[in-house]
Amino acid sequence: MTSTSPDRRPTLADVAARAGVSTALASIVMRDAPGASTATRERVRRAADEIGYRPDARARLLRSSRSRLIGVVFGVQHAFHGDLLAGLYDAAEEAGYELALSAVTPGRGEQRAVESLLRDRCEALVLLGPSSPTAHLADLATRLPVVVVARSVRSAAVDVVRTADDEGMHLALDHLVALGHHDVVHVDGGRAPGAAERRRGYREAVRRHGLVPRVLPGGLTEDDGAAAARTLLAGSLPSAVTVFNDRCAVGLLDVLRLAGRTVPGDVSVVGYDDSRIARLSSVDLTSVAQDVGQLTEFAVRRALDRLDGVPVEQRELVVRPRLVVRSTTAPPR
Amino acid sequence: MTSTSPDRRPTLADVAARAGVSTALASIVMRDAPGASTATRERVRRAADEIGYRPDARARLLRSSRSRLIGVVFGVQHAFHGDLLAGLYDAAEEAGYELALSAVTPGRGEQRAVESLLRDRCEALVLLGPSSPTAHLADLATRLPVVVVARSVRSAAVDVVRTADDEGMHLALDHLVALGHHDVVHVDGGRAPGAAERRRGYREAVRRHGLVPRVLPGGLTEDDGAAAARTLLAGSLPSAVTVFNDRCAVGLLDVLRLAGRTVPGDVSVVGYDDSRIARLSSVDLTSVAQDVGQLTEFAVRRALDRLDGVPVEQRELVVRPRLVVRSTTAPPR
DNA sequence: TAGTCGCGTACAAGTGAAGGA
DNA sequence: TTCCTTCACTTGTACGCGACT
Repeated sequence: MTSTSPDRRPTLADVAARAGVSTALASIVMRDAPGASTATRERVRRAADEIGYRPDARARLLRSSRSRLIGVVFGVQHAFHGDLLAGLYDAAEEAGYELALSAVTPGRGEQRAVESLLRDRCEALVLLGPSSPTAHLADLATRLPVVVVARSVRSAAVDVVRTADDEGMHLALDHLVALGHHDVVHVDGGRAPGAAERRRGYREAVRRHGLVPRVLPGGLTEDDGAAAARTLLAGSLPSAVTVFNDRCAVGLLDVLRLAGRTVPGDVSVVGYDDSRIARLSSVDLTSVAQDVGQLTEFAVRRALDRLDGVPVEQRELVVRPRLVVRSTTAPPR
Repeated sequence: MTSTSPDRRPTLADVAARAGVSTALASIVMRDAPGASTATRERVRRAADEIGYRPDARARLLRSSRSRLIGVVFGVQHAFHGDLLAGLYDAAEEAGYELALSAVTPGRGEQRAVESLLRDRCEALVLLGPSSPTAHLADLATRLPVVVVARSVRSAAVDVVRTADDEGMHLALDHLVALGHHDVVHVDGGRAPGAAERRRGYREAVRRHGLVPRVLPGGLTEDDGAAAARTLLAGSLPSAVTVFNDRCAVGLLDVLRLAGRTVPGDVSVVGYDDSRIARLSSVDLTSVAQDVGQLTEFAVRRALDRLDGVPVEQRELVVRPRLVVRSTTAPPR
């Protein structure tokens, strides 16, 4: 025997032998199915504990046609995905499902991540902010239910659960305009999931208030925000800025402050996501919050509805955002 | 047939039937094993493509005694774990292994995360900065090889791959002293993984330079750093500060700058992790870098060595850090 | 005559060794 | 030797059935 591996991992048969029962009965006990006496249950359980038996998830799932497994593809870079994962675990557990995770990394594309989940026999897939082309997603959806979270997809094949990003921008603009701002620039997220909706929402809201939209290229990282800030400083500084997300907003804040501008004194700033960083006392960023609990709950429920063949009227579930006002917004001076 | 689920997922038998061969031969083709003619391979592959066959990972692993699966427990909150995951995927792939991920969330403890991996028949476990008590880890290690990353564990049972955090602090102090600093405060990480080593390294290095150590309670978040900065501002400001990690350092920087102190003019600051945030142009924080590539490569290699029964001389693999000097450190004035 | 409890055994979807042409 | 098939086997689940109260 090597230093670590005991001869063999104990199986149900070992438990059964030790308890002096058949494997079938041991199986019944292990999964709390009806059909065993209390005394036997006791005995089998003790035997299992003694030899450190753990049911083999694979063998178990192999036999039963349902895996009760939901595959989740997430990006290791995105802090927000971490929050979503937490919510998904809760929602899945509630429904008696497990999660199979597969990460997208710089060296491992979405395709690969999905492939591995398919081999794992997941019943449904939840994709967090996927970047695959719509056709790909639609193709995938012919195999199994696919729920896309935090990105909108123009396809009748996949379900989408997302935040009403346009409404989020409306909230931001309404807030700024109510404070008295007339010159609000939007720092864009480019092709990031949700960026198009936020941009559109910004444009709509600005026009609705009779103002002139002005969109600056940005991105999803602090550096993108920093670059946008430099652009702003080089030209005419608006009285307020809405930013694609919090990370980008933080980079923008940093550069503005280093340049001697005060926030919200000289400029008001609104972020998006209400991420942990926005809540920091030293950042304290006004931000549009996505309802993680609803997003994840809906995503899981929708996946299960599809599996159960429950008729679904609308393919897209849109969760309402809310504005969290903190100290980076104030009336212009 | 319901809207989504086709009658049944295609199996190897379906492929074999369609290609007119035995399942065993189809199996050979699907896993690129020797023993099939090119023509047959072609035919089987086409059949598989046509019916959209995907091998069932569970059945496959059930049959072969080895799962070629490494379980990884990570925290959804830790950005650094994301980097590690990316490295682990690469290292595992290199070795012909797959990763099974299990996340620790606010609602899902380490125990649960580990349990699910055990049921998945992982051959070894890699735990990223685990918080379980040592006894727990040791107990786990009696079942299968356990490699702890980024935390040191006082147990002969588990392997550890970590950065030489004490050396990292030596590098930081050497750098600061070389710049001419004599009064360096350390903002501590409390009970976070690695905090004790960093604190110790700081104390050693300070004494070695004939200076007086001064440790301030801190933590791992920006807020903790902000609080520490306020403490510093309320008392006597040192000429330099070393901080447990970058996040904490950023919080500290923010508060110092908001209070009108310049960095590195009034105070030099050194962070730890060389995280993305440290590299931001607007932060540009001098920081101790952990070598993610080495950490992850070593972690996987060590796990596999254990599995293969390769004799291992030292239980702890310590990776050397390096100091990345940026613009938050300068000679005192 | 019912129930309850427990057993034998046919699977699930693959793999690998032995053997035939 | 090459290519292919047959058959035993992995772990656990589910069904039909018999044996007891």
